[in-house]
Amino acid sequence: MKDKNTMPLKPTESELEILQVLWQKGPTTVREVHEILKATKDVGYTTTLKLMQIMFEKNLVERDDSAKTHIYKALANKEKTQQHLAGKMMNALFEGSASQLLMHAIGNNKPSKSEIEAIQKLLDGLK
Amino acid sequence: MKDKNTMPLKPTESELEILQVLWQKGPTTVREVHEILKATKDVGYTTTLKLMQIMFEKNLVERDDSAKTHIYKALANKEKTQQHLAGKMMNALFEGSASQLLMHAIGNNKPSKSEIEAIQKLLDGLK
DNA sequence: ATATACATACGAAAGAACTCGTAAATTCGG
DNA sequence: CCGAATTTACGAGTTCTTTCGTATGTATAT
Repeated sequence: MKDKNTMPLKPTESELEILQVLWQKGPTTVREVHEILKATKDVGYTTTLKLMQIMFEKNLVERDDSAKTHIYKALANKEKTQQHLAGKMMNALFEGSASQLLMHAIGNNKPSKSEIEAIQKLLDGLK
Repeated sequence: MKDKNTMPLKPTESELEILQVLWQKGPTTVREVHEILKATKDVGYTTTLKLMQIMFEKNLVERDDSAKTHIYKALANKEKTQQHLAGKMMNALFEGSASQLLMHAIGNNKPSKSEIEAIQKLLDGLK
């Protein structure tokens, strides 16, 4: 009983940007997503629309088109996608060294005290 | 006195694969890089060659063409590239949460004891 | 010198990702 | 109801990435 069609993964760069908005805001309209993207990027409305339509075809998102203005919702599982990318980075760039990855990740902005404690707790659990 | 041309960054997917080989093995030939890629990917020799030539034009690598068989060497700074990608992931996917990133990164293969200790040492330094 | 083997150069095409214009449908204020 | 505004649909172009075939050069062994 295989399921070949409903497991997304491997969003492109732009798709990832859109997913991030959807993950953060929950189900939203193209317009809203676009407004947010526009703050960073210089891009036209129909471009965002088209992208999201493609994502729909790819099953990266689902949508409610019962109303005129469609509502999009991320389908790509956030955790899975994160894990996929993080794991890939680990192996590809850091030869499996979690400490190296962490070091680079926090290179710029150091984590808060509570962040540090969270990590330590995590490590204790592993030992 | 700006330097607009010599700071690479933003290798493509395939370019990153090649960089990884170069980082790992140090200066090498196209043939060697290709043999390694071939183990994973199905790709022709001239494809790898072309890619590396393009990378040369982009200043991602340098090469010694004094001999017939050219020797390529990564120019893209490993640390910078890593930092760039790790930082991007942090912000993009994990909302700046280092612990989340770490959690996902080690989701599959847990780190060794010494790895854990290395991380803990790192955290102590931060506190 | 010639054949063989392996290198590079390069053009061109296939593919993927992104972009946007235009048209058609729908909604809403007046 | 009419027109302006907003939305989706969709085709088609552009650019970037990846692919490889073919030509050509060069070293080497016999």
